[in-house]
Amino acid sequence: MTAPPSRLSWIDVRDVIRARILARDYGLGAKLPRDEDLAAELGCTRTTVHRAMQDLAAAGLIDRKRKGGTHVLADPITRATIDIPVTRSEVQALGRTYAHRLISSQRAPSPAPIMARFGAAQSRDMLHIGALHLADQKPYMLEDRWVDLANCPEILAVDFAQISANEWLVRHKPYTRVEMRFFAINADAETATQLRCRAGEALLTVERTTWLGDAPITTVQAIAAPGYVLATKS
Amino acid sequence: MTAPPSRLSWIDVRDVIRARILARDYGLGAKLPRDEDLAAELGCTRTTVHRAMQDLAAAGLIDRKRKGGTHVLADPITRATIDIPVTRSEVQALGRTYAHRLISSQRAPSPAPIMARFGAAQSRDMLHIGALHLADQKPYMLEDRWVDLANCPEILAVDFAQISANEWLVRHKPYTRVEMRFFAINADAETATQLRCRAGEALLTVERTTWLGDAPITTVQAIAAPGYVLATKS
DNA sequence: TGAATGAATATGTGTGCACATAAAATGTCA
DNA sequence: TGACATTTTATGTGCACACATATTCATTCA
Repeated sequence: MTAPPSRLSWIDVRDVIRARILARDYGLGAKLPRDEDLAAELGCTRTTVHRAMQDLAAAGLIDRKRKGGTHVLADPITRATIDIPVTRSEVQALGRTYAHRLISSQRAPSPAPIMARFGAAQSRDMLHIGALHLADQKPYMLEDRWVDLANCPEILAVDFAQISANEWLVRHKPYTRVEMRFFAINADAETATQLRCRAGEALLTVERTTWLGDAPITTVQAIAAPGYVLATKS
Repeated sequence: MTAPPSRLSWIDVRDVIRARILARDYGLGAKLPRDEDLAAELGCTRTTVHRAMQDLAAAGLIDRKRKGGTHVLADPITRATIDIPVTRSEVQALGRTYAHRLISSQRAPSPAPIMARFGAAQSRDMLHIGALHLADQKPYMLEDRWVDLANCPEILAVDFAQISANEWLVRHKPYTRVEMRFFAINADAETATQLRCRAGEALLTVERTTWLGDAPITTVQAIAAPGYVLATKS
């Protein structure tokens, strides 16, 4: 027999509270007891309860407000985490051989739709890069990228035959904020040619935009080859 | 002039360390000083550094191991969080009118591809539900769902004219584990009819599977109408 | 040599305490 | 009555300390 731990861990506390929420002992939208009362009830300190609560809040189960107390979310959400590695790593993790090919690279003022992604209006001096990632010589992902040259002039010196813009940026240009959008598009003629698929084929597309502080760094539209699946981190 | 806080908050500490990582003061894969040493250097307690480190680890910037120490991830990842609300809430949050329509509901043994989602082999007694979510009377999302009847027999008593299976499950049937997959499909004839779009149109699809402990609860394939975009929580 | 053993060590966690802070609740005054 | 100031209160945070636990690393013994 396994003796229960003499002292309650914050994980135990979290699990107790979570179980109560899931069992609707604390119903949707209900207010939970104060941390201190829960601590007294369960026989641990407020610190431990606090810790458990933090975890539940991060998981999107409860909502905490100073003075307002802790409430179960009125309407529940499913929260998932997605990890997006450098494309090279992603391909290699599948046990496939990675390669990439530069399609185009030219300096140009950013058009309005691109600036919209950054939430800005005024056009900026950018580098526009097209590139194809390959897995086992087969098209894997097609990148259409814009890099802000005012905030990342070093990119001009990079040899994209050696390293993809994707990887160079991730390794050399940190960001503090990222926004991503996922959607599906039908392959147009050019995309189909690049990805070697039928025109019209449904392709998962990820749009990723990053900032360093408030300064735009890069935005990329990555179109995956047919069959691509994005999964949540278990 | 704003006097700097006499005491360092864990957020300050986190930002200092993060800045160092981003500036590559601690390069990719590099080992960070022990919490205690950092605490001494920065002038706070180990508790505070620990807290900061936890946050950085959760953000996917560093990797911590007992005795092994703290390392910057060798190859960086972009980690994003996605919140998926009940479809009704999602529609209403867009300021649109929600409705749903039951398409089909029948008891059947689960076929192999469905069991594969649960990571199981043996077929089980399930309820197979087809439903359409509408926004402003227009098709918004098409659901194809399977519910394990051994673990959720109550679903048989639910009137899907009153509440969608999606919402009923979220409100009454908790889960402890969820896995999601995102991909793009071309609308087949039947899907196109239901969603009132062209056959072949690219549609974002979300596959969601939940368990309570090890017990399968439900798995759903939700096909969104054209134009649907899934965005990360800012 | 190589597997088993044991010590060393960095992170993980619990307790107890004090004070900070945001927001709700209450009170005050024109 | 309504705008404003004040108090109250639940969560947020920092500190100091002790002990737990998972690894790594060195040591021992067959």
